[in-house]
Parts: sequence; structure tokens; C-alpha cells
Amino acid sequence: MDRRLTQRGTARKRQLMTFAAARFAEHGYHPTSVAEIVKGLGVGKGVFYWYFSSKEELFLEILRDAQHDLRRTQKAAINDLDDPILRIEHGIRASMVWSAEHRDLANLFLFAATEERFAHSLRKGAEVAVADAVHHVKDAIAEGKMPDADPVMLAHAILGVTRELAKTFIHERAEDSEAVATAAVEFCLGGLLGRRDLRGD
Amino acid sequence: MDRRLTQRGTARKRQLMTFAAARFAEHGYHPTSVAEIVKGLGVGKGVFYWYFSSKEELFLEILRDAQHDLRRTQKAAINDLDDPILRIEHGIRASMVWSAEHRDLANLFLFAATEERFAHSLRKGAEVAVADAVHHVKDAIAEGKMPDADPVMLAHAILGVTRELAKTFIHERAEDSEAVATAAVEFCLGGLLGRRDLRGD
Amino acid sequence: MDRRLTQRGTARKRQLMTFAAARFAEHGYHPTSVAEIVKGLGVGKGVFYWYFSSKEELFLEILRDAQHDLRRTQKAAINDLDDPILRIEHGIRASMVWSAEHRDLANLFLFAATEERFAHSLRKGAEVAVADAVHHVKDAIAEGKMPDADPVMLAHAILGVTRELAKTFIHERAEDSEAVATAAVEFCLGGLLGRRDLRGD
Amino acid sequence: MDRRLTQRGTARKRQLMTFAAARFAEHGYHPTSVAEIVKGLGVGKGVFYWYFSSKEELFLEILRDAQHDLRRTQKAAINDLDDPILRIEHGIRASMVWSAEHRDLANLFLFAATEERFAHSLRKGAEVAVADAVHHVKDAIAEGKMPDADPVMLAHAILGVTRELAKTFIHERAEDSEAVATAAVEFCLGGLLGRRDLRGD
DNA sequence: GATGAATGAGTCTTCATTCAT
DNA sequence: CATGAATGAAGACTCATTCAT
Repeated sequence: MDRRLTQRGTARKRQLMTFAAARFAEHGYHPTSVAEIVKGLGVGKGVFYWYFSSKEELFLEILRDAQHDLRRTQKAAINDLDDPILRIEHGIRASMVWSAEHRDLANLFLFAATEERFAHSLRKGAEVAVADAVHHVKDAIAEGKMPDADPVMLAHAILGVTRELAKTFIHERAEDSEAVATAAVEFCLGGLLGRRDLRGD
Repeated sequence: MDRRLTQRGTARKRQLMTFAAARFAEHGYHPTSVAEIVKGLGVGKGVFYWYFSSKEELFLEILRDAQHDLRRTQKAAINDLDDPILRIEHGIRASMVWSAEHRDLANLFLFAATEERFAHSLRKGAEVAVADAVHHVKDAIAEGKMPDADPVMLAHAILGVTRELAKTFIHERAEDSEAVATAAVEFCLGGLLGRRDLRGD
Repeated sequence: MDRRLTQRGTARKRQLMTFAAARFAEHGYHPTSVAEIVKGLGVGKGVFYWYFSSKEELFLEILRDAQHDLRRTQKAAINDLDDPILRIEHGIRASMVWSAEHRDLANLFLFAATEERFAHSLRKGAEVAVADAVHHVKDAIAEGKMPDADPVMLAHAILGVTRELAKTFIHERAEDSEAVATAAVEFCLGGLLGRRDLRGD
Repeated sequence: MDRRLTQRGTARKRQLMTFAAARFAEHGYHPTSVAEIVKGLGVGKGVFYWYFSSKEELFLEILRDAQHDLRRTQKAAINDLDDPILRIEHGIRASMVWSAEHRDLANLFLFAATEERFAHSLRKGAEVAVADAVHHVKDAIAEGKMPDADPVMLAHAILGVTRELAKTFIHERAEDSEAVATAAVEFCLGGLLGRRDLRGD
């Protein structure tokens, strides 16, 4: 299924992926039939199988694409920042903004985690993102800007905060993503830098 | 489908729910057929429809049960603690331990979030748990033990950290749940209490 | 797909096999759809898959059954005959009669030979029948009733004559199977016993 | 679909027929798709439908061609032989050699017999070949070289022996076609000339 | 209470064929 | 002549659900 596509073909394929992603996010992967997808686009069923060898493959491709895109966004946001803590902050903010702009895809990540055949692909992508965060954390620790702790655990904690806040406040309640991002950053930096005893002073 | 069940009936029903939950968690809700469930238990299809009006109902019932159980566990862990921060800490630890002991159910929560008909039920349960955490946070703020911030946001941040660490380190990597819980508590308290500038000294 | 069947179940299964065999013989294996089969029997599609795991499996089962039946018939015909030549003659006659009574099945043998996945099963069955004939031929040669020649080749020659005459004169032209059998026997015995030069006298 | 073809066109068409015949013989007519054929030749689908109006037509054309070729070969082998028995012998040998060189096509004959729409064309071709053999047999009988018997029946018996031995020993077991042909001739002449009682002498 | 045969709408997928480019 | 995207009817198979026994 590695077809060399014409310009029109590429557009068609993207169209299918976008539409399908929206449906999958809305009704779920299984409840969305291939028939529904092609009908929604007003094309014949054959079109689908011209571009994808199966429904599963389509989903996997959407997943891969989304992960690449998210990562690209994060990279661009961090780019040339020297301070590891600043890199973490900008990474969180970038994730949040991306999540706000792609609620469909964020939702698919959720589902992908629930079936092994998709979880595999998901984990591979997540590992890259985590490795990135781990890198920043290690730098910060090395530079004495952060108390010593398991960087992998910290990286996942950041991920957890970011995802949960994005899901609840951005996707479900449509709050301002900047504000949510700021809250996430605040919380995470607190978690990373260690607690300050309020009463102890 | 509100049958008065004999003792044997109740056991049967629980057996069905446990087995189904395991399958749902392992292969996913949709890929698991009713036939597979009853065959796995060595009973006829009639049994299934004697206790549940549909597959969907079964899932919903598992979900409700799991949420009740988790909540009961958390309540018991917090019980008679006076310090709100201590209550939060024990709540996190209790969640982690529960999650370690019920990875199946934790997995189902994930899936339930991806289809609206289940997400509804899920949210209702989550709201209760969040309301609880919000309550503790508010207390802590009121008692001057925590800087002022949006308690709902903080509660969700805690939830995010707990879930992500449980999923990654307990379910996927089978690490010691006590240690993971401690890391989660550390991170969350840091996030709640506010950042301490290491270099600012 | 190894179900223990009730009496009714066994009848159903046989009904499906008989009907399918007729359709396969009439229109061919591929052009006959499962839908056509179940519709012809006035049952739902599920019934088919309750008894057979696939269309291919059904065909294979029909094939196996037919081969067993043919073989049983041949065995019964030969039974307690001492003379190997007589055994061959009766074997040919039995095949011919069976073929006349089961033109459907005879036709399926033809098709089965054209696709590897079926040909395998077919060859296994044919080998048994051939082995039988080879045995008789060897006996005849040993007893000096037949000139020495490759018994396997002779056995196949007999098979070829029998099949071709059955197909052409019994199936296509509906001639009397006794008469055709006699012609086959005459030809084969001639072939086996060696030529008699008419002019050589 | 009666196009006047350029030289290149004729070559293309032959290429399609040869390749398709090989695939049909290997995997069967139905399991072989038009897409597979054109892809195997590295051409577009348009090419196929430029030369053939349908897949069925292609098969029919392959069939007709094969029958003509076989017949031409037989004719050439018999050519100017006076003795009808010799003509039969050479006919058998020619069939065997042709069969060895065209196992693909021989296989297609088998399949063609299993579906009515192809069987028709097949029978027409077979009738010609049989008529030929019948002619020789009648001659032999008339010349007193062969005992009187139904010539049509005898012709088919010869056909059966030839096909079966070719299929089993040449196609499946790749034995020497000359040797197999000799065995076929021996058996058939025996069958034609009548049995010689070994013990009776 | 329990069984398992039966239903049939619905799923994914294939493929012969057409046609704009 | 040739390409390859597009069509859509049709196919094999699944599965939640029902019901006679």
C-alpha cells in the first residue's frame, strides 16, 4: 500500500484521514464504519481501499501523523532556548496549544491506548516525547536548578498533568488554552522544583 | 433487568462481570464478543441475558461498580485525618494501590472516556472524586497551608499525575506501587504548595 | 468448529452439505455464494457459520465425505473376491455406479483438482484409491494373470478411463451406467492384459 | 473487441494471455484478479480492456487458442500415416508431449469443465478431437485391425488414459514424457485390440 | 434457570469494469 | 494507446440478541 500519489491523490488521502479522525473521535473507532466515512465524503468504497489497505491501517496512519505533528510543534517551540526549565515550560505550553487545536487527535490517543495493536504504535511515539522531557530534566538537575529525582518519573508526571488539564478544561469545557497552560506550568514547576513549606517559614 | 437474585445468582453475576472486565481490558470492549465471555465461563448465552439486558449494560455496570469501589477505598484511606494535605496524600496513595490491584478496571476507565455513551457515566463518577479533592484543597487554602489557586484545576492535575504514573509504572512496568505513590505524592505536593526557587537563595 | 451436534443439528449440517454440493456442481464453487446456499434452504446466514467455519471448510468437508463414501462403496463391492482381476472389474463397476448416483460429487472432484488448497485434500484421497488398485494389479502380476508393468501407471490408467467415460456418457449423456461400466471394464482389461495382435495371426 | 492490431499490439495481447494462463493455472481462474495480471506485467488496467472486453473473454480466448494449438500439433504428428493404429499411437504421443510442454493450459481445461459457460466452449473443442480419434478407430475396425466396438466410447477411453497419465506423471511427478506416452500407448492399444487371456493360451 | 440453535442486519473487503486525464 | 483513480455491487463473515426446548 505504498502508492506513489499524484497531487490530487495526496489531497484525497488527507481528506480521508481528516474526516475519519473526526468521526473516530466523535463516535469511536469501532462504531465508525468505512461505509460511513466514504459516504460522508461522497465517494465510492473503492476509494478508501485505494489509499489504505484496511481500516486499521488508516487509524495507525492517523496516529503516526498526529504524533509527528505534535512532536514537530514541540520542537519548534523549544528550538533555541538554553534554559532547560524554560524548555520544559515552552514544551508544556506547546502541547497545550496543539491539543486545543487538535482535540480530535488528542481523543484518538486515548482510544489507541486501549487496544494493544494500537497501543504499541502509541507507546513508541510517547517514548520519544518522554525522552525529550527526560533530557531537559536531566539538564536542569545537572545545572543544579532542580533537586535530584527520577527524571523518567518526572517526565511522565508532566505528561499526566498536561493531558488531563487539556482534556478536562480545553476539550470538555473549552476554557482558554493559555490560562490552562499557565496553570499546568505552575503546577509542574512546583512538582519539579520541590515543595516549599508554607508553614515552615 | 432489576432481578431479585438468589445467592448463587449474585455470584454468577459477579463472575460474569469479573471475567468480562478482564477481557474488555485485555482486548478492548468491541473486540470482545458476548460469545467469548460466556464460552470462557462455560455457560450458555441465555445466562448472559438473564443477568444483563445487553452488552452495553454490562459494561456500564462494571464501570459503576469500579467507580464505587475506588471511591470506597479512598474514603476509607482518608477517613479520620484532620490535615487536608495529609488527606490528599493518602488519597493519592489509596488510588495508586487500588490501581495496582485493579489494572483491568483502570484500563476500562480509559476506554470509557472514548465513547460518549460511556463517557457520560464516567464523568459523573469522576466529578464526585474531583469534588472530594477540591474539598481538601479548599480546606488547605483556607487553613493557609497552600497558596491560593483554582482548586478544580489543582484537583485535576493531581488526577492526571496519579493516573499517568499508575498506568506507566505500575501497569506497564510493574514497579513497586508504594514507590510510585511516593513519587506522585512528592510531585503533587510540590505542585500544590508552589515552587521553591533553587537558585533564588 | 468441532461441535457436538444434536440429532437435529446433524440433519441440518447434512442438508447444508447436500444443497451446497449441488450448487457447487451446478454453477461452480466460486460463483456460488454462501447467501445463495442459506437462502435456498430458507435459513439465516448464521446457520451456515454455526456449522462450518468458512465456505472453504464446507467444501473440504464435502470432499472428504464424498471420498469416504466412494471408497466405502468400492470396498463393499470387492469385499470377498479372491481373483484380483475380478476385484478390479468390480471396482470399476462400483465406481461407475457411484458416479452415476452422485454426479454432483464427481463434478466437485474435477474442480477440486484446479486449486491447490483443495487439490491437496483430493490427492490424499486419490492415493488411497490408487493404492488399492495397485494392490490388485500387483497380485494379478504375481499370480501370472497379467504381464509385468508399472502397477501405479496401470492403476491411474484405469482411473482415467473410468472417470472420462463416467463424465461423458453417464453425466453428460445419461446413458445406462451398466453398459458404460462394461465398456470400461472391457477396455481396461484389454489394457491390463496386453494387446492381442489381430493381424499378427 | 475485434481490433486490428499492430505488430506490437499482437505481442502485447499474447503476453497478456500467456501471463494470465500461468496465473489461472497456478491459483485458479477466480482467485486471479485482473489487477494481479496487469500488475504482474507492469501495465495499467486500460491495457487489459483494450485487448479484451472482459476477464471471461480472455479466458475463453486462451481456451480456444490452446485447443487449436493442441489440435494442430496432433494433426502434424499424424500427417501422412496410413495405418490407423499408428495414427492413434502418434496422436497419443503428440498429446502427451504437448501436455508436458503446456501444463498451464492442460490445467485450464480441467477448470473449464467445471463451469457451464466455459464447458460449452471446451466441449466443442473436445468433440473435434474425439471425432478425429473416432475416425481412426472406425478405419481400424473397417480394416479388420481392431475388434468391433463403440468407436466414440473407445475414443473417450483413450482420452481419459492420456489425460490422467499426463496429469499424474508428467505434471505432478515430472516423469519423462516419452516413457509415460509409451505406457499410455501400450494400455490403449491393449484396450482397443481386446484382451488376450494369459492363462488361456 | 439454562442451553445453544437460529436470525439477519451490518462489517470489512474485493474486484470487474469505466473513464477522465 | 496507456494510466490509474474511481465506482459500487457483491462477497465472506461477525455478532448482539432472541427463543424453542
